[in-house]
Formats: sequence, C-alpha cells, structure tokens
Amino acid sequence: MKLATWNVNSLNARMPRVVQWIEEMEPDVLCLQETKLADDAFPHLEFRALGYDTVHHGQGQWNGVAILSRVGLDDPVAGFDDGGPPDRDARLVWATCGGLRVASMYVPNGRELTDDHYTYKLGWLDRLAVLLEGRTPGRSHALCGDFNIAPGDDDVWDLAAFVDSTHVSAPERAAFDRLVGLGFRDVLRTRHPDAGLYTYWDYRGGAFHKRQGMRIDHVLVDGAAADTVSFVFVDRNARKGDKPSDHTVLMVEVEPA
DNA sequence: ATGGTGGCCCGGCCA
Repeated sequence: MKLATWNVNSLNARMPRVVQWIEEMEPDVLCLQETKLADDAFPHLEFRALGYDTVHHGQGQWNGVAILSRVGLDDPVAGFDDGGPPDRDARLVWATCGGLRVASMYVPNGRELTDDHYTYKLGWLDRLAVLLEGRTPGRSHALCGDFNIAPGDDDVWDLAAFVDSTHVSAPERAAFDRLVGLGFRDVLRTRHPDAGLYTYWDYRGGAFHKRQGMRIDHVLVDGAAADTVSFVFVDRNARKGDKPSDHTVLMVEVEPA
C-alpha cells in the first residue's frame, strides 16, 4: 500500500497540482492537511472520479484535514473520539483503509513559546497520546501529517536559527518521543538517518533553493505494519514549479498487518 | 535589516 501525506496549504489553491500528483503517483491512500475548506466545499466527486473514497473534516477558511483512499475507507471519525469536548479546530480525522487505521493530522503550529497557541499545541499532543494509549490492540495504525515538530537537531537546516523557537523545543520533542514510546516508528528517520531530508520550506527568501528546510511532516507506524515498510520517499518535485505548497509529499510503502 | 512570500479575501492575520 502506497500511503502519502501532504500539507497542501489550501486545497482550492492546490487542486490542479493535487490531481496531477495523484494521476502520476497513484497513491492508495493520501492524507491531506490545511485544506482550508468547509465540508460542503470539499471536492468529493472529483476525487471519486479518480477512484478515491474520501472523508474530510473542515471548518472553513483555516485548518481542515482529509483522507483519500482507493483501498476502502471505513469507520471515519472526525476529531478526538474520546468523549471530551470538541477540539477548537478541525485538525484530526481517522479512517480504516485497506486494514490500516489511518490518521490525517494537522498539529497546531504553536506560534511562539510564550503564546497561548503553544499551550494549545502541547495540550493537543497530550490529548492525542492519551487517545492512542487506549487504541485497539493488535491493529496497526499510521499517524500521518504535519506534526509541526522537528524531532531531532538534524531536522532543521540550522539549529542556531531556532533558539527559543517552536518546533524544536524540549516539550514538543518530548511529546513526539512519547508517541515513539507508545510503539510508533518514525519511518523516514528509521530508513534514512541522513540529515537534510526536509518536508517544509518557507515561501520567503528562497528557502527551498537554499535548502533551508525542516522535517516536520511525518508518518508514524505502529504494530506489525511498522516492520513491513519497504520504502520511504520525500517527493521534492512537489515543492517545485508553479504554485507549490510550502510543504511537499512524504510517501511510504507499507503493508497493513 | 523583524525582512521575505503566499494563503485567507481586501485589511491585516497566519503560516
């Protein structure tokens, strides 16, 4: 199963490139983040015409997450299905695709270490971890999306540029490591421990061409499926050309187990 | 050099 994740930074702005990418790469499952669409504006029919079932959890002009699947899409769940209050933003959606329980996630950015949004980010990650502690045993899960966390020092182009910044702080990295401690494998880092594999480059200042990126989009796989990962691929081409997202695609080959 | 670019949609906010 080819499983991909892409923060598209507005599906309206990115739809031609998303369709072109799907036709070229033929993923079995594609997780999208930052669709910036209301649910009634999501192009379900256009994706259906390409062979994909879809689930979208949106709120309008900000956030929004989706899963596209051509290997089945069952038991969709929007947000934290934990009995607690609804999340303030549309940042999480689940579906079972070809036997794998898949999450498309858009973790809060955090903005600044002193910002209320940073507190929200850490709380969001804590709530996710608690939810995952109660996940169904014996089933494999894939957490796919924009985590807004660079888990290691090699995951930013220059650590000195991130002093006192979000994405690299100890509490954020502890939240990421907590997921690893729950049995989730960072499949890109596992297969490609080399530095410089980024998934996001700021639009500003020619960051992409200067290789000033960050590895903040991740696919984390648990259970028996984690041992079936046969390739992991950052598609830098999706960041090139006309009207790219500021994130590119991360794709993995994994067999549900 | 707290700039720069591109999304939201038309005045700034957010990434």
